[in-house]
Amino acid sequence: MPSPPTSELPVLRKVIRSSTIDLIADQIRNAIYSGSLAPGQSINEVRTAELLVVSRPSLREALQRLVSEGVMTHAPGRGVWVKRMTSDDIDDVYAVREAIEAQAVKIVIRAGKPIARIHQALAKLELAVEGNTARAIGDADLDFHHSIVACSGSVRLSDLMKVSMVHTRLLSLSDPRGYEVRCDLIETHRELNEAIADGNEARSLAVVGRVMAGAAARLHNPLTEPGAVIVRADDQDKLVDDQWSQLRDTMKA
Amino acid sequence: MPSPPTSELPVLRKVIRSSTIDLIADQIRNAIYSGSLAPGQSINEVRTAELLVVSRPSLREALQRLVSEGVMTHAPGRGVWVKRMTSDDIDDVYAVREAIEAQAVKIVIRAGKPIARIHQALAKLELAVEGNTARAIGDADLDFHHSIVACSGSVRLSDLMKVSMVHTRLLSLSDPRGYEVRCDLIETHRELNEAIADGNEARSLAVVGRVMAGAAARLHNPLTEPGAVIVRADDQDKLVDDQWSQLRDTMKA
DNA sequence: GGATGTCACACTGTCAGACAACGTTATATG
DNA sequence: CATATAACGTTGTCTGACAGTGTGACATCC
Repeated sequence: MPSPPTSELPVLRKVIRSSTIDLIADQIRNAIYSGSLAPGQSINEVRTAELLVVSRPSLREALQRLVSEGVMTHAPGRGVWVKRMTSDDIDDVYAVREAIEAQAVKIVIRAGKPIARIHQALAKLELAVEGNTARAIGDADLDFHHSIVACSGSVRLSDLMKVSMVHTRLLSLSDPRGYEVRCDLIETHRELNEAIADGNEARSLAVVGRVMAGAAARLHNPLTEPGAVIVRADDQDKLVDDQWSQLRDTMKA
Repeated sequence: MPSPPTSELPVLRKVIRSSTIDLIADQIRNAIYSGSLAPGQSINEVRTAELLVVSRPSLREALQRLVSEGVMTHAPGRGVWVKRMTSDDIDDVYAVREAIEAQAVKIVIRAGKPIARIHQALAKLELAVEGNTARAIGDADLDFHHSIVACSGSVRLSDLMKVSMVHTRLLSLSDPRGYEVRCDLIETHRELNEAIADGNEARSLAVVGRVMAGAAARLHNPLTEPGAVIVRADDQDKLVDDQWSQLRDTMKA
């Protein structure tokens, strides 16, 4: 639908055709993020290609993108599979996330960037926590963190954050104990939101550090933590997006 | 040659065969880093493939890696070319670098990691500055920064640093005024080295911030800065590595 | 029985060739 | 001179092919 008429001439925005490879990579990345493609799951090139209705070369090009994002692993002769995270990866991923988010917070505060988007993300997170569905909470959590980085206005930080989100998700999904989320995360997030709104850099950075350390600790040692309300994702958390579940079945064979 | 006998049994290290795509990507990345492939230079797939003696599909797969690293740009129908940085990219790249290096510094200091490698890198930098060759100084500069991140022990931070190094180099090479380096950078680097050795986190972070801000400012406005000793890279700075210069000629045609 | 060897199958790695769609440049046309 | 047209070079994508490699089942051997 056309936007309402204004006094200005309609602004023509640059047309961006995304390449097929982008689209393929997005599909697979989404499938991973949503859990349809589990860590360790290997990609059968022929079957996957015909499932996506692209040729094998196109698929392979897309897979290379994901490999360099660190979302998939490649070994010559054995092909490509969804990266399976180990405990070694936990601190590493969160070190990167702290780097990104701390820097984003600094930029947002020092440059006085608008932060409406962060508030919105927090609101959605609060809503998700009500819903009590692990996956939804996880999504909203990561979206909240991404909103901070997005507000910084740095495209590179934002891009890095996007892949770090997938990495984070892979950490959870690689955990043999299953995907789980702590409900009390909402308090820290409120605090972070508040600290940013106050322009309190030191406090914001401290909270970021605390959030990261907490998340890493929880993954290292999830159940011994006292007083943590835990929402565990069970099978009722539906992951059925389109053909991908069927793809997973096909690939099991 | 077999290593000298020790009291221990010889340790068998995992064999890592790097894939062809890795090798191709490395070649091109190096060519860019060394300046043989200039920003804006487009890649002719057929010619480049036969120069590297690989097939077009293999080359294309490797190019996708570089695209997702942000080192090359892709537009459907127009192929792939070396990313040309603009002034908008300057702050963005340095924001990422500050994020990475600040985090690395924190880890190094807090975990008390060994920092011999940083000292070595500093020594090499001092040597390079003597030599007064812009490219050598630039290399040593970036190596010094990378050494810090390497000491952190985080593979992800280190990987990110590697691509940020190429980005940084691309910033310089994209500058129409030509590649140049300030000689007085050595003092700040000594200071950083010292602050890290002292385990002084606050000071280290401050220096990192200052270095980044300074570098960005210099790129924004290189010649108006007073009192700066400048080494300008001229044609005597040889960039001739193997076939790549010839490749560049071929691609001009 | 556990380790080792053998074989067949499935898949990846890599390539050549092909062709349509697209971009770009040179040329013609009004 | 601006605009259409034609010609050429390149990319995007696909098919088909085949050798090299990984994998699992099965046979064998101490």
